[in-house]
Amino acid sequence: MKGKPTSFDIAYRAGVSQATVSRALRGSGLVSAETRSKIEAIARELNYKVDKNASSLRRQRAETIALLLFEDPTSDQSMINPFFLSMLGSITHACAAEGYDLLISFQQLSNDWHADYLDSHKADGIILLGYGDYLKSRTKLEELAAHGTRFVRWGAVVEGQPGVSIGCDNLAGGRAATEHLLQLGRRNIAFVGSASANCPEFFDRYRGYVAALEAAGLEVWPDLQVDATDSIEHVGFEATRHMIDTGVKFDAIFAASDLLAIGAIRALVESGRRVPEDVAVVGFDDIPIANYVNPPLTTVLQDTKRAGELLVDTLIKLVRGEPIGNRLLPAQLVVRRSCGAK
Amino acid sequence: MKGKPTSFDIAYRAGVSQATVSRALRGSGLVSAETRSKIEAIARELNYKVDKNASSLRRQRAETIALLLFEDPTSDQSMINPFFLSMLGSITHACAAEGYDLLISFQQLSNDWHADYLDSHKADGIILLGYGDYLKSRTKLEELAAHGTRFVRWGAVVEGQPGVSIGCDNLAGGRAATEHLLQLGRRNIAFVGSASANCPEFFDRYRGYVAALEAAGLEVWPDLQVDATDSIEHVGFEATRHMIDTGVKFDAIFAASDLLAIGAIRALVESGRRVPEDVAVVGFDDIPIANYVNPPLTTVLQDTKRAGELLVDTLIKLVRGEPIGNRLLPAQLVVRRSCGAK
DNA sequence: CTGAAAGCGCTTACAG
DNA sequence: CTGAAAGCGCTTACAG
Repeated sequence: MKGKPTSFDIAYRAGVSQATVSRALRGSGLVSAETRSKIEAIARELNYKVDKNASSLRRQRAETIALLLFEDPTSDQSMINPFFLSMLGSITHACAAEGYDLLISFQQLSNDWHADYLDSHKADGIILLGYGDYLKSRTKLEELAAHGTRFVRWGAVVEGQPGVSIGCDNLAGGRAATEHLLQLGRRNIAFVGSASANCPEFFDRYRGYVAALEAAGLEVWPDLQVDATDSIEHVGFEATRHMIDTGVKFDAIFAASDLLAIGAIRALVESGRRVPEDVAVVGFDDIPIANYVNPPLTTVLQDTKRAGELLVDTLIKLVRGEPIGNRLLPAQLVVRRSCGAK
Repeated sequence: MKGKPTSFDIAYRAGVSQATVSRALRGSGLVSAETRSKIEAIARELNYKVDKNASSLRRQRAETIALLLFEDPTSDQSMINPFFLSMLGSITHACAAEGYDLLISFQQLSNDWHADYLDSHKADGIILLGYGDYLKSRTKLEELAAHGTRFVRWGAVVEGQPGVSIGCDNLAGGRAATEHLLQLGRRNIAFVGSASANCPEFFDRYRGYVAALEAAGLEVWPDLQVDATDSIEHVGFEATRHMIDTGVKFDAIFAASDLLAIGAIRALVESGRRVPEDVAVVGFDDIPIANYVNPPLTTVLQDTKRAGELLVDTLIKLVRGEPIGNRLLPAQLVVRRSCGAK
């Protein structure tokens, strides 16, 4: 026997038909215990593994999930948002736990490799990560849904969206972050991040911010909201510089992401303000870096482990045709030193 | 036509045989330009994609690479070493550029899923990441090599190792880091990291450290080397605490990784020493966090982008049967503030 | 519980 | 340059 053994080799040695080998190895009930264990022993001995291509071709399912990470072509591709990276870790674990293989790829919105993964039967379903800008992605998502593609995306959970979405409770998270600042006595709280429906996740965080201010009887000043659509440190830096330059008065910043918050802190420090004494800062995401910056960043934790599990679980249900809908994960405030709490 | 179109559907519409469709779509020269463009147009129109399973089964190659990340089962699995994460990013890009799909999975050394990927024809070759402890992994690597498995690993490049390895010039990097500290006037430089052949990467960095000291005419004190085999912050913290507790005199630390260095800094600060005034610190890797800690960490950059490309390129050559050997990437000192250089 | 047979959707040597 | 045919290695309905 040259090359990799096939089910025929096992069958020959076991003195049974190839069909029986296939049944035994797939765990079919239609095989006697004796035959099964003989076959299993021989398979182990010969180091036999079922050919995935043949099996997938015949069964018309790949037992594989594709994870597509969308990256902004304009930004430096070497720096992937750490938040997605940790999501990737948990998705990988969750897939393994479910017995699915995981294919990963970076994509640009402009390409249409999405369908490629399913049309070519490489994967049974797709997980979409990094679709921040809803305006740009909406058409794509609608195409996918119309095309019958099975996919789940991580992002804002909004009514009437195409496909199934899983996201974190950005509204509650934004509210908790803002309330924390209010409790610490801050009154002029700025929001660094987009406040438009184009970026639904940021927008929900903004709405949480507004809700907290209003509940405290404070006014929402337009000057205290600075646009920042991309979660990149540099953008947070520029946005904060802009506020400083225009002379807006503020004693706290709620940034829509940790990377934005880190840029904000740098801008503050460079302009001679102390964090948290002069300006308190809260971020969002709780990326690993948040715990190491100076001062350690108070932020809102998105549970990436749970998120990965939910994403995989939902997609598998979708693939199996089980009914499943959007899901929302709780957001949790993590208090560190950038706000000056105790 | 119900379901996904096949090459027969295309053939029917184009009025040619299915074989011709296959040739045209694979870019064979044995098709007239006219026929080819007609077929391509129809394929595009029907959204046809070659079935990867059928194609791989027939061609006996998956055009897929498996990336296996080894993680320590004892450590918290949620925190993957950021260095490997950025490697993962560059490997993903490199695979896409070469037209290969990328399968990823975390593995524990104890399992034998390695061969699984090849025996089941899921992938044509394997990239191994995270094999720090050579003692534990050696047997496995030898099995793989004996089994004819095509694989490349990232790690120390040592003569007589099974398989092909790609790594960074740890010796030169360790030397550069130590020389930098010497130039800044430090004389009692500690090494935090393993100095044993079990961890060949750390060992090479240690040898670079020794070489620099000896070139400067300094003695190598055993007290100034503290074992730390895992690249985890906590381990660096404990190792440094140990040195402080035992009263060893030192004015600089060269840590074998950034995570160790970060733990070292925390231990120093907690014991009331200033970094860099009292103790200068250099790390190794240049993970993203390095630039954000306080003070920003001077470290040795491993070019993960280049590394990913090389890993993929080498593996593909291996799969194609082209001759290829180990390769070494340069290490580059990145000066930040943790050493006090202007 | 087992076997013979069909077929998943391609690729490619062979013949023309 | 094109077609008919074999075959990659499985899974599963069908018959017993």
